[in-house]
Amino acid sequence: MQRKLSDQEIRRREELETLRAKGIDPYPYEYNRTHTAEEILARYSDEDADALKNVSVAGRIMTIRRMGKATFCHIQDATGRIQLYFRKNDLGESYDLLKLLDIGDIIGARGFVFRTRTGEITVHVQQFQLLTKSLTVLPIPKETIEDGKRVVHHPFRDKELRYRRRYIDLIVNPEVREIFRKRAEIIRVIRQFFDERGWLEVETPILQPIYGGAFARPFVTHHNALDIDLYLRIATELYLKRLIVGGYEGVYEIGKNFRNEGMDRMHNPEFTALELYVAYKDYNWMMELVEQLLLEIVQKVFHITTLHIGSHEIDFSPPYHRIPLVEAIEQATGINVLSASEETLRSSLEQRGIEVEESAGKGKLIDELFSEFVQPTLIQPTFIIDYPIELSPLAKRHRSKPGLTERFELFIAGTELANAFSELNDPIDQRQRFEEQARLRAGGDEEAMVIDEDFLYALEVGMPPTAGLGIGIDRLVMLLLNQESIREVILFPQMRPDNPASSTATPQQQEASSPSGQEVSEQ
RNA sequence: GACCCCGUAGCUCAGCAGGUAGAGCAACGGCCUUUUAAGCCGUGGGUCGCAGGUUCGAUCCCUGCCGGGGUCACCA
Repeated sequence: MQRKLSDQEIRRREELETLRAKGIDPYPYEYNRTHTAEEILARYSDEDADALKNVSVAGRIMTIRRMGKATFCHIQDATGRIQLYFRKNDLGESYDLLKLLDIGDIIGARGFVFRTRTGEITVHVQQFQLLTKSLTVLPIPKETIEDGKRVVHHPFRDKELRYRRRYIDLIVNPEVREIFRKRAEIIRVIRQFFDERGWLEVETPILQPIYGGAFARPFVTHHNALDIDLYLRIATELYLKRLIVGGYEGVYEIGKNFRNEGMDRMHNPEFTALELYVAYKDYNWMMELVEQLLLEIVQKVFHITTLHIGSHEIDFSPPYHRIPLVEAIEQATGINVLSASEETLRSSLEQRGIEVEESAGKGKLIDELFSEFVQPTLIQPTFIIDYPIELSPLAKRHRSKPGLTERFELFIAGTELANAFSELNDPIDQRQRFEEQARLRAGGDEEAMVIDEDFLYALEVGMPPTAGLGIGIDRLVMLLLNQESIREVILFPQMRPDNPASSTATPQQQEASSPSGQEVSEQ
């Protein structure tokens, strides 16, 4: 069923029929473009105006100013906007076709480049063609230049509409287009950085019979032919380590993970993660690598080493501070979490007005103290190192500090950006850690890890000493581009389906159409 | 999941101590051959998110629902 059309939409459909009646295909097959808007603006010079006397451009009409027998419009292509000038004298009868064009239509135009009286480089059109008729009204705002700055009047900024109809957001908001270009650049630099070092980019299963590598609830799906439930991966870790066992000495994967949890400005149910594993290295080496990687990203993408993030100037020049987790908490709170009992931690949290669940173990209490009193203070890039063993079931025991692991997390502007460790490769120890997780799971912790026997077998085959790293790409992009919501850096963030019928449907209908609230089955 | 805020024209927003609505841009008609938030004259456009309730009367008050945003919880 077609939705109800507005009068403007009806008029455009009528125009479409008029065009067809005149023998004009409103959706032709191709167009031979010689120049982008950017190229014309860059190459035009008043001294050599003839150099661009026969160009063709194509793009979407963003503004139009009709003045009787002359018309100006701006078209927008992927590189920017260029003004077109149409004159009845030059175009004759085809000039009248302009009447059937609207803002939002895509056209191609051929002509010569000149500079107008007001100084704008413009294509004087000698021939033009409709390339695509637009049947909807785009929320294209008016713009002015004030003191050399672009001022947009009544910009399209309704978040719901922007995310649901990202294509419109991209058309009308150039800064949004720029975010996703920068995102691609950041990822490109990361790939290049790893590839230069000889590490192998791989793809591991998204559909997994046993999910692992992180604490999270998974999405469940079903494979019909095998008649088994499968899980969308929550991490790539356990498969990538199998590849280190297999003899690759450096592997990385950039891809989507899926976690069946709440959504907010820092979380989307599917998000892009980077994981890297390098043989014969430890977490100390990995910290230096992360320093180099971030420096390279900001230098190559932004051409500087200091970025303005929130109200801070963040300096990405290494080395970054390294503070053991226990010390950081002690400095902030005076509590030594290693010597303190679980009861002491609990009561000191409560004294500070922080509520904690009854079931919270020592690990969780430590984490609570950290995220409440330390994390917000970590503005400049800081490695927090040496995490308690109960928080890190896949990390190797610290070589000299009992009860801790060789693990670090990187914080910038109060945000966790990376997580890494000297990977646990002792299969006996790993089995014990999994068994502890199984106990937590049996005790009701739905995010505790599931025992992966095949992964344990791989460790029994033998994994060399290995350093591993995980970085949330969306958060990295958010941070570097100074965006406040993860939805601003994901092209199509998850939204509740926008089904107009659902607001009037009966409860029974809604029940029937909703997915069965399937719970994660115990392994 | 809890709480708070929001939903009015294609877009951005006003408004109504309860009497079914306005502006700018967009659109339509007219004039206008270097304009650029073009200009001037004129015109049309709305189930005021959905469903109930209160009321003589609801866009406005109440309840529920739908959708979004924010905070918290969760996300170790």
